[in-house]
Amino acid sequence: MADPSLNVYNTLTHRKEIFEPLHAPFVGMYVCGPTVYGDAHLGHARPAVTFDLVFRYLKHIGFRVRYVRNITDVGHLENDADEGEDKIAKKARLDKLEPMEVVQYYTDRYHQNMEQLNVLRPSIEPRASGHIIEQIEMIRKIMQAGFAYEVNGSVYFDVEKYGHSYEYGKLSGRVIDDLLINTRALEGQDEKKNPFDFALWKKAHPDHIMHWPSPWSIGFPGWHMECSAMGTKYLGDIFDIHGGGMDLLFPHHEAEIAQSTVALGHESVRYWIHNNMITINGQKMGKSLNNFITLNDFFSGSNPLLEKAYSPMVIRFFILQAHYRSTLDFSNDALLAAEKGFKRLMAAQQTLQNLRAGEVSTCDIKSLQQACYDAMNDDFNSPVVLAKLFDAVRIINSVNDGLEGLNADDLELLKTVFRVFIQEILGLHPEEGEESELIDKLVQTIITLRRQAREAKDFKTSDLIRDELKKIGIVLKDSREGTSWEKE
RNA sequence: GGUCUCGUGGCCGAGAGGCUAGGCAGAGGUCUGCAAAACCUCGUACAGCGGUUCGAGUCCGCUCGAGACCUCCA
Repeated sequence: MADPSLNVYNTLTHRKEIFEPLHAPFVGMYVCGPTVYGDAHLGHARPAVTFDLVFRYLKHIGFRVRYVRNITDVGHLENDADEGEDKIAKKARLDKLEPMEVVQYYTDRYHQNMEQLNVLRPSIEPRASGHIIEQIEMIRKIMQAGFAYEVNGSVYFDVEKYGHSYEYGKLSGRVIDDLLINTRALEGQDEKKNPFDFALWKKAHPDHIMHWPSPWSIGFPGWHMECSAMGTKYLGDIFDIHGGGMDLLFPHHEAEIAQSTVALGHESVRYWIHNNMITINGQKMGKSLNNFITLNDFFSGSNPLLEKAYSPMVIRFFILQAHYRSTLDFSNDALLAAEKGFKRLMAAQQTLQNLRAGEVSTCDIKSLQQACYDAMNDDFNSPVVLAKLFDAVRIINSVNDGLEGLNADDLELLKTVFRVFIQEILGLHPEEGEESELIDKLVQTIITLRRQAREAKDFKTSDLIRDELKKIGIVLKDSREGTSWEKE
């Protein structure tokens, strides 16, 4: 079993800490989910896969995890300074749809992508629009505490006042004085006392299609409110883990801390975990730079930047090959390499199932297993886990070639290690084989015919069979044990 | 401009004061009728310049370069 001490890098303290849940064996984890106004791109896959890994591992080592990942369907404005149109509302207007039609459409597509990536469903997936009452209630508390002010039906958080009693910027390492100097002067924020104050509630323009009644105006909640309200609603006033992309550190998560601190009298989150960005040509992949590639594009290959289609499992493998706190640079070559590596891993897993145990073991499977746990316990170091698994690949192939040996116990243990780490924890599985049982039988028959040709030294025929099969993407591999086949 | 992060061999990426990361690509070899696969061997990688140290990719300083956040962004 695992080394009990799981170490987690906490953004708040800037160091790795031993993870100790508030109410073991229960763990509460909240992760910022997508704003559903467009298809998910590769960048969206990073936090999804990262926290799926965290979720899976925590469960594996025995915790009972309640994983909350929200859907942002209101309140996320497309412009700066809390001005501009709501992202969902704009998309609805452009497409002549109800906002909730937009939300439903992209939520469904997001779910589909997540399923393709083998990302487990969270325990609860709350929507911002379904928690307006909770958000209003929290805003009311913030106002009662005296840290928010109303102007023309909109409510803003008073960051400067908050800064007198608490430390605004502690998560992102920002200082209010610097913010005062450096926050850009932007249009249309005359309502705010300070440019870095953020909206808790926005009065709706008359033509705004999404709005709800509140004590202050008919309007909608500010973006940061939803996570504070929904996180504490489902996980309690204090919960263990809050995750999200590094780009959400400021101001989103900083605002969350301020809101909770004031509304509840204390902070809510014990461990902040942030995944780094995926870059393309060294630059962050994102909507604003318009350099993003959607997941569906990857799966279909229909993007000029892609040389070919890449399967969801290859994308997942690619993401897991880097540590979640490092940037990960996308390129065709990198993906191609990932694809080859992934196939090698899966092929070895297949080989493992047919391996025969010997009398003695020449390899130390136990320490290999321990190394995998050590890596996971060291802040979810999936690339090191994969490196260890590739060591195992070499062992498997060597045993298969008769160069190494494994006794029955070690063989079982190795199978367990593969099942646990590859399937359960890393969430990798072989590609969905389109080849039916029928096709397999057909190919097996052809292989038999080829074997007969080879035995008769009729290499012309045997090569013809191999070449023709290769043309339709079926590769034959001869070994001492016989001939196997796989799709190219 | 402010705050912060990073710079590892052809590519992607771990690690981290003395102990092989790993994958992909490349070279040579074994096996095989041939090929593929597999296995074995190989490349004097740690941006540059100083410093600390018995010893530095790993710590400190400076220089150069890249990026993130400061505005919506996973």
